Amino acid sequence: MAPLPAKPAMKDRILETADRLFYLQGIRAVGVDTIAAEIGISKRTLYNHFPSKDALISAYLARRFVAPRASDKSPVEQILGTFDSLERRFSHKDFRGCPFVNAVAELGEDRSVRKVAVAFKESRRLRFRDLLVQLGVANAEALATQLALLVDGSIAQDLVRNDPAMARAAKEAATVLLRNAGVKVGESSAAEKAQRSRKRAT
Amino acid sequence: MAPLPAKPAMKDRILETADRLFYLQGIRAVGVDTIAAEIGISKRTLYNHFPSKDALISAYLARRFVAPRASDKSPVEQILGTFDSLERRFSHKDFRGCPFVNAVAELGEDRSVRKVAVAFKESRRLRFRDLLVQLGVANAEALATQLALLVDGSIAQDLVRNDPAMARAAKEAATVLLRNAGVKVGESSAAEKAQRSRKRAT
DNA sequence: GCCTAGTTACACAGGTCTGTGTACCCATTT
DNA sequence: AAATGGGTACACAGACCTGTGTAACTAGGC
Repeated sequence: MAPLPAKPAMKDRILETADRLFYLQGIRAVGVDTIAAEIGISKRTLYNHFPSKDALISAYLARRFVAPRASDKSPVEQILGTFDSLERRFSHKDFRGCPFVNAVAELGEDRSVRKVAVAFKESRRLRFRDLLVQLGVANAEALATQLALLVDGSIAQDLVRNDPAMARAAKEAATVLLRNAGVKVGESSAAEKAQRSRKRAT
Repeated sequence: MAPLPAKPAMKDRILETADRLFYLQGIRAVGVDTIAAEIGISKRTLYNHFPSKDALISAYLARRFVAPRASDKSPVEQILGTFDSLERRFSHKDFRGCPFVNAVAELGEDRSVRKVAVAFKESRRLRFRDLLVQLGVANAEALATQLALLVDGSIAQDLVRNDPAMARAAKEAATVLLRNAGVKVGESSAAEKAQRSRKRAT
């Protein structure tokens, strides 16, 4: 008996809707009734697929934890491209910060939530670290942490300010940090050029 | 008729308690009953001092918005001292991130909350900018934004990781950015020295 | 035609939340 | 002694929340 092929549509629909509402309005702010009503199903059906709201929350966070796909671009392009991609996401009106940080902020001391949030942050830091190692940077660990700080800083700032320029500011800071670590970075923006000429003049 | 001199104790007690519980457990997670019970007063008394929970939330955020006090230290010490002070706060077990970011995260599209959060973030950025101007840094605006990113990034990272070292990482990144802008920074830590010697070797 | 699995409608239990209404108490002032 | 202001005790309205129980419906596979 092949495991029913086209059947798990409902569970996905529930999860997709929960994801959207949790992320946009907050986890505590969205009730299961609201999710069911949004899809047009009965609350009973929802509870037939997820045993509790907690299970739905866990599935939501697990779904947000997507592993970064491999890329054929150069390590430097991948690192700086992270900030370009952030800027695009900031410009989207539905961007509301990091779902993991938000979940920790509103669910407080919940152990499992914190655990997945830490795992997510660490996975991004490790991706930076690996790229830096490829570039031959000596202290890749410390620099990767600093790049991760810039990512989360720009996300937090955009969450309150709704200003995609925060991603560009982070990218410029990241460029300075990379150059300081001996990485050759091409494609310098006007702002960066101004910064460097200023430095020469000093 | 002098306005009752020693009387506003109760209102302050309510606000102090609300502040503590809101910050530690989240605003939505704490009910007015809980706050009243914690102080040992009746819920009626609480509502005699604040017309609604929303008013209490506003007062909580206003109370957190403390203007930075003047300092006699040098601008560089003030800027880098920000990160030392962050590290101390991270080490305290009751640190739970930035109250404004957390409030925006859990209250979502609330206009007034977003407004005060933006004002707070901007006030810190302007403080950095003024200090950088005192240092004669040319592009103080952009650098101040970058320093603010490091602050918020380390706060977000510590919120999920509970790792005060995030503040030190931010400080090292800030040091690099300052030096890159032509600022003379003394007192270099071991990590920074290593970073510079590595750079020379490249 | 029949069986089964998924879905539905709907009521309800039991809890929490914000906010109000009411009557009383007690201390200080006048 | 009387009045006033602040606090207390307590019930309650009305909303919303999570989660369950139950009986009926419906579509596809046999």
